[in-house]
Amino acid sequence: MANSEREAISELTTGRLSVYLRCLTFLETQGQRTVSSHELAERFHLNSAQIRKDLACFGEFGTRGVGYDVSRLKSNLVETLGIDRTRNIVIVGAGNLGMALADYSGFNTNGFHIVALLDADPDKIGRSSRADIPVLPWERRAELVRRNRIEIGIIAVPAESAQAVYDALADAGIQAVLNFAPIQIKMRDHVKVKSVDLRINLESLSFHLKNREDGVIV
Amino acid sequence: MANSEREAISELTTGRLSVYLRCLTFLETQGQRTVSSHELAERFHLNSAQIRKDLACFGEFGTRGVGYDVSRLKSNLVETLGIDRTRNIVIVGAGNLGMALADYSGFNTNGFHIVALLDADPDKIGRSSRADIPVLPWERRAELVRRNRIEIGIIAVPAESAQAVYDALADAGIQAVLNFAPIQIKMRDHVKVKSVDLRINLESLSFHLKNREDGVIV
DNA sequence: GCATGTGAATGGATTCACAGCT
DNA sequence: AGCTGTGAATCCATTCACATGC
Repeated sequence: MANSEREAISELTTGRLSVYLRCLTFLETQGQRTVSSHELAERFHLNSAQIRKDLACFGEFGTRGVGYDVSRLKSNLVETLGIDRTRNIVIVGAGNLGMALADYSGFNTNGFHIVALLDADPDKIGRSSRADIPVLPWERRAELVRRNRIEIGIIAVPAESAQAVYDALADAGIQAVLNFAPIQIKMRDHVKVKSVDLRINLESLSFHLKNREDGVIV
Repeated sequence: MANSEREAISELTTGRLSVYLRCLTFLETQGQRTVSSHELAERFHLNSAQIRKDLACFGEFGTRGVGYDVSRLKSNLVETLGIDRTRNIVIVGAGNLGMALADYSGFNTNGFHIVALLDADPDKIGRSSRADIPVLPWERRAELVRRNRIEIGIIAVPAESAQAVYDALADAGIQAVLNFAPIQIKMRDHVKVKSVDLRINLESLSFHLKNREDGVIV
């Protein structure tokens, strides 16, 4: 079937591609050359049919009777996910969360590069994160995005300002946004948002604890 | 139908309960007394049938012909989610992410309280976050959990140590874990884990950008 | 009349199971 | 023999549409 023409790939599928990529990277560091969907499934608690089906959306990467070549599949996934070149990022909001994200290792390696933080608070301008990512004035966003070919914006401001920040980033030419504010962003046609709501995860754990207390089966 | 006996509530449903709670809290601050599933759906981009179905799992909270009483529904949700009393939390790993999470407002209000951070690095012990949450030695985990009735652990250590930290927390009597390390934790029967993988979200945006470049429809 | 609560219908995603290749 | 790639079967979630009750 392979790819091209059609879009029909769910977010669930692409999320799993990222997981597979992690697994392969690990196997590669272990020096493993080849892996079957079955072995992947066992080692990383996945489902082998699902692995095969997910991969099959993008091409025929395996060899029947053998399995997948670890390095080759890995680079196919890197390409499929579009991280075979570096994408530049700006973080809006130089509070605790923004600063921590700026130095978060997963955000500054293998295809992503955080160029700067932006903040409207004059007291924060001119500082920088521990890893030396500078805090620049919010007003300079358009210039920054243009000059540094920034494609992704991360919103780490309070909920009240999040929508306005999104709109301003979109106007500045940002193409995709990762939102940490606990609010449903009203999306424009060409600027994709993905939201991460950290508190929801805690509440879900709390729900689980509560049910255990009440003697519900699981 | 209501609740009791059976468990059958999906995580998707409980996640939405959290969302509804946010919406209701907002409406309450706006002074609104009553709301219909239809209005909720319109204002917050949800689906009204789904709202009704989700709520119906836990009781009959509405009044036909009228809708839901905002405050009453809100406190029903608070109770359903088990955040009508405070649950204590410890964060393991006093690096950038751990420190930021310790001060993250969503984690220290309305049902959650972060007691301390734990770290194995002697240089970090004795410090505290900006909001004054102390960093204690990893060895004191069991005592800390017992003395402070800590129910939830947050893992903010590198991937290599995450599984060991999970196991140690479980041994110390922790009941639920929120994991930020990019690894699939092997779960024990009685200690629930929820994992948040921040990088996956970026990769998903990258995938989207890549497809746009390649001219795929969306 | 109006909005809830819910069975029935639809739509997706996951899993099964096997044909086909190496 | 072994493992991929995939149609068919199953499972789960969402949406529809209406009977029920205020």
